[in-house]
Amino acid sequence: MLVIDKMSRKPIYEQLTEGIEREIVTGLLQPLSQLPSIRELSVVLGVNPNTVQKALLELDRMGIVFSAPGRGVFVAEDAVDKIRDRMSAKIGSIEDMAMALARAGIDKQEVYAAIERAYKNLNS
Amino acid sequence: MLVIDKMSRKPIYEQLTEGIEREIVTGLLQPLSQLPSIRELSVVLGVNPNTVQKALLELDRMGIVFSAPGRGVFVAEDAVDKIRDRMSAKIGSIEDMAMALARAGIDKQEVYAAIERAYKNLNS
DNA sequence: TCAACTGTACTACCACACATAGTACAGTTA
DNA sequence: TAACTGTACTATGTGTGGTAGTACAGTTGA
Repeated sequence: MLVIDKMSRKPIYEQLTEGIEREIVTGLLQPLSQLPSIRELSVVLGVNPNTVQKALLELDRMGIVFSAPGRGVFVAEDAVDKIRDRMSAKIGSIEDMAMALARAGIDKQEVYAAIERAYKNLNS
Repeated sequence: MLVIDKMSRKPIYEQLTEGIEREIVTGLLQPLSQLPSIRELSVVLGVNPNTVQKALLELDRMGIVFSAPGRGVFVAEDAVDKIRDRMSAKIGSIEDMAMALARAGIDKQEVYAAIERAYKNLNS
């Protein structure tokens, strides 16, 4: 389930976008399916409706969801592809972090082990 | 050289700590050597002295530098070890990012390639 | 001794991002 | 028509980051 950590240094609206993306990519939210309403989400998650709206607006701009005024918000048909593309672009961040570790003299095997654990955890 | 990007979403004082850590770990700043004074750094980098002080205070707390009031700020003798330890702890972040990529269906080989590039760039 | 440096410690202020609260309005649907 | 939906505001509070300025005490070298 989607959980919000209000103490995190990461903004709530960003936790929301990432959480919804995660639910889409894991199949919990199917393409063309309807999301809970903004007001409902705000109650369930314990955050302000405006904050939820901000997150959904962001996802809308990215083409991951689309909203039908009066009806609701729905998962875009090609949402998974869009998310995958955005994720691919983030590989640069991993490269940057790995470079910092490399400079510090951290053994490459330690990094490989982390990647391995990540891809192993996928099956749980 | 140490460069500050005022447009970055990463705070200046954090760019500073990371930048100084990088110079230490690459040997540009030797253990027990003296750093430029706070006032000098603030002029050279074009940031407020208070911001520089904040960064150095942080590094001091971490035992990476030590300050001698009236004399200056110096690189700790075991600074490199301290930095290495802190870096090791950050492997969890890489693991988290890799897990997000894994969920999105990004091929493991792409991540490995990024790590490989990072460790290869070290030799330049 | 003294001037010129060093770090340290404040206060005050401004800007911005994030989040909340509340209200209002228009479209959709049963 | 009532009860939903998204959308669009204004206003407010809070915390973080950054800047500006001042003051003080320790150190050093001429």
